Amino acid sequence: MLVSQPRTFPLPSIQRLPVYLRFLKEQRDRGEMVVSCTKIAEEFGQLSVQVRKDLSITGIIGRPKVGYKIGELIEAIEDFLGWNTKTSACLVGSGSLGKAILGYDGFVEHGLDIHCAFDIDPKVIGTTIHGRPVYDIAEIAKIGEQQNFVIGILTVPAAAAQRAANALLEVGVKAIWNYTPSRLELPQGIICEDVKLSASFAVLSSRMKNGPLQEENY
Amino acid sequence: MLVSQPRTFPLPSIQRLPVYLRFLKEQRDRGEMVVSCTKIAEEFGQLSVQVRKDLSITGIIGRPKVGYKIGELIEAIEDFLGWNTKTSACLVGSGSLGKAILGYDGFVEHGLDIHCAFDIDPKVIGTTIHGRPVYDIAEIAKIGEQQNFVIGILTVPAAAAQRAANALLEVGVKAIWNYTPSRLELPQGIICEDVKLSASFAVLSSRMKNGPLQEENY
DNA sequence: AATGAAACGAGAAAAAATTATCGATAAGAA
DNA sequence: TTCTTATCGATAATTTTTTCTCGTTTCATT
Repeated sequence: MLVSQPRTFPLPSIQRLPVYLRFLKEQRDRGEMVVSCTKIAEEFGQLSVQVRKDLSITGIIGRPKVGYKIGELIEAIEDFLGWNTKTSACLVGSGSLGKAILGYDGFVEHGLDIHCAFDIDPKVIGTTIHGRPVYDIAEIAKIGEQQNFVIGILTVPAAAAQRAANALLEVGVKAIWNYTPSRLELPQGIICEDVKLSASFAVLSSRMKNGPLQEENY
Repeated sequence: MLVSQPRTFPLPSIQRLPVYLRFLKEQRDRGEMVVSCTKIAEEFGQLSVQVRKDLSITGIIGRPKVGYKIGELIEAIEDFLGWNTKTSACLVGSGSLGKAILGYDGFVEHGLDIHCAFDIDPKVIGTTIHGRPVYDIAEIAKIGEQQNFVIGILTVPAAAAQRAANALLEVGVKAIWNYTPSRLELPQGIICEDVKLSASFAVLSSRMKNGPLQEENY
C-alpha cells in the first residue's frame, strides 16, 4: 500500500538538519560507519524520537538495533536540502558583512557557489575578496547574462536593500538570502529568506531579562 | 481579581518583536503618534491577532479604536528585551565575521556595548577595528577584571570555539552569543544563543528544492 | 444622545510541533 | 536456537503556537 509523503515539512525539523549534518560528518571523519538517533540525541541533549522524526523527512530508512549508515544519512540530508549540487550565486554589498560571508568557506559545503560580488564603491570595484571579483553594480545585468545566478545574497545597508533586490530580480535570481533588516517587496514565486540577527539577540536578551523560557532546540 | 503573568513567553513572539520594533521606530520618525495591530499586521502580511498577542507579552495596553501610543510601545518592547539599558560585551575572534559585527551599528540600538575585541593574531593585536581596540586573548583575564563583560560574542573559527568560550567563562560572562557552528559545553546557568546561519540557508534551500512549506513568519 | 465602525483583550478552536507509547525487527548473548 | 536488548517506524497523546470568535471600549458621525 502506497503512503504519500506530506507535501510540506516541519520548519523546525529543516532547521535542525544542518546541525545533525555537521555532527555526522565529524563522526564519519572519525571512521564511524553507523549512527543511531539515540547517539545524536545524546550529543544535543534532545529526545531520540525527535531526531528520528527530523531525519525521516529526508526519506532515509534505518535498521533496528543498529541505526543509520552514516554515509547514506549524510547523502539523504544533503539531497533533501539540495546541498550536493552547486547553486550559483552572487553577493550584493561587499561591506564588512559581505566580506565575512565571502570569507566563510562553510557555505561551499552547502553547494553555494558565490561567483562574484557587486558594489557601488569605486574603491572596492575591480578588487577581489577571498578570490572573488568585485564588480560595479551597474554591470550586474551584463554579467548576469553570462553567469546564471540562482541565488542573490543581500548584504547592503538597509537603505539600499530594495534597490539591490530589484537589481537581483532583473538578472533572474530565484531566491534572495537577505542579511539586511529590511522587508523586501518581491513578486510572487521569488523565495526570500531573512537572516534575523536581531531575533537571535532578542532571545538572548529576553533570557537574561526574563529568565529562561523553554529548553533550547538544536 | 489578580491574573498572574505566564512565567514563560512564546519564543516565536520574542523573535518577532525586533521586526516590529524596527517598523515602529520608522513610523515614529515619520511623526506618527499611534499605531494599531491592524497596521503592523498589514505591513508584514500577518494577522492582527498574532501581532496583538505578540505585543501583549510586553505588558503594553492599547486603546480600542485607536491602537497603541508608538512611544509607549517602543519603550515596552525595549524594556521587555532589556534593550534600553547598556550591556557591556566583548568579542572574541576578530576575523571577517568579527569585523562585520563590530562594524554593524544596529546592535548599539539594542543596548549592546562592545568594548573591545580579543584575538590571537599578532598582526591585529594592538590595532583598532571600528573604534574598538583589539587585545591579545592572553590578556582577557586582566582586562575582564577592569571591564565587567556580561556578554561574550564568539566569532572564532569552529576549532577554537570551546577554548574561547572557556576564556569568556573565566571573566564571568553571563551569556554567550555564539556565531560558530560548534556546540559549546557550558555550566548550568550560562545563557547561550547560537546564530545558525546554516539553518537559515537550509530553509532557503529546502524551499527551492521541495517547494514552499508554510507562510513566512516575521 | 444614539449609532456605527475600528480595534482591543480574552478565551475558544484549530493547527503544528513535540513527546510518549508500542509493536516489529535485527544483533548479540545464553 | 531462544532470549534479551537496542533501535526503528508508526501512531497516539500532549504541548505549544496560531487562528478564530466574541464581547467591550472608544472615537466619529448623525
